[in-house]
Amino acid sequence: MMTEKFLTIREMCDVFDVTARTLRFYESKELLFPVRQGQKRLFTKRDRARLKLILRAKRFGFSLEQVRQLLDLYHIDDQQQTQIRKTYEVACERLADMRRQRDELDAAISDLQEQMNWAEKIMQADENPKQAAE
Amino acid sequence: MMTEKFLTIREMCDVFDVTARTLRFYESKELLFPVRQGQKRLFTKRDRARLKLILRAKRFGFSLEQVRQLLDLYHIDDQQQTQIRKTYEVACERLADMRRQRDELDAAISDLQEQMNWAEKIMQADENPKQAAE
DNA sequence: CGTTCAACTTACGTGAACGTCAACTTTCGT
DNA sequence: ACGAAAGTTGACGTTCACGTAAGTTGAACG
Repeated sequence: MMTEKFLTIREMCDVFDVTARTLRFYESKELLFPVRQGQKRLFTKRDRARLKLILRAKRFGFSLEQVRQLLDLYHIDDQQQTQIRKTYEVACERLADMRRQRDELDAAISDLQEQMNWAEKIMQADENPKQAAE
Repeated sequence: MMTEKFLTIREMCDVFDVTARTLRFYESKELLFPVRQGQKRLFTKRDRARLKLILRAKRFGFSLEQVRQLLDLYHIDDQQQTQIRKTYEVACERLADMRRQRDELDAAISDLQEQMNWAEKIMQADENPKQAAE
């Protein structure tokens, strides 16, 4: 039926678990571009995709400004070809950043896992104490 | 010779590329515990390990408070056994968080890579234009 | 012995990312 | 038609993670 091409601000809040303030804030920072019906905002499929990426990127520690640059990579088709190459280079850096970050994250996960294996052993020993006190 | 067991604040700044303010701030938040020689701070090997983890975790979007909890996992041996189990559970959650985050990051990397492959094609077509203008 | 220099404390300032409150309009159900 | 509900625009407040400036102290050097 192709219904609900647009979402109201409240629906967006519910779907993505953010506040209306946040959505308006993101619009003011040019991260989202809801269309207007009168003065009310209506969020398009594109906005939903962008918001998903915003929230994801935020969890990786990106600032909103960095996110904005990232988002620009996803609507290249809207832009003039002239900018593609520059954008492409920015993308390369970001991609490298993310790879580095993933590698570090992998390392951190391994570290923590190891630490927890060790903790498990300690706890086992705690359950079967050689010298049962009290 | 076992020299330089300790680092001064300036040396720490140079090694980790942070400001002295940051180090003092981290101490005030109980993330670091430099020993004192008079009123001067001396950072131990343990502090260096902790700072490394702090900076790493920050890049994953953890708040300093979350980092502090994470750090607690790494000096279990200092603590009373009583706290181990609770700490262990916190660690499990953190670990799960980090795994989820890594998976998302993997997905994001794939997305961006795909987008860039597409961009490459566009740029190729731009270099070999069917209709050479100008 | 004076001063220079690094490190210290105290305290106020700042940018990012929203929260919150007030004061409207618009819309919708009865 | 009208009152509640939902949405809007300012504008100021708040938290986090430091920056920055002002004044102090202690070691070191010529």
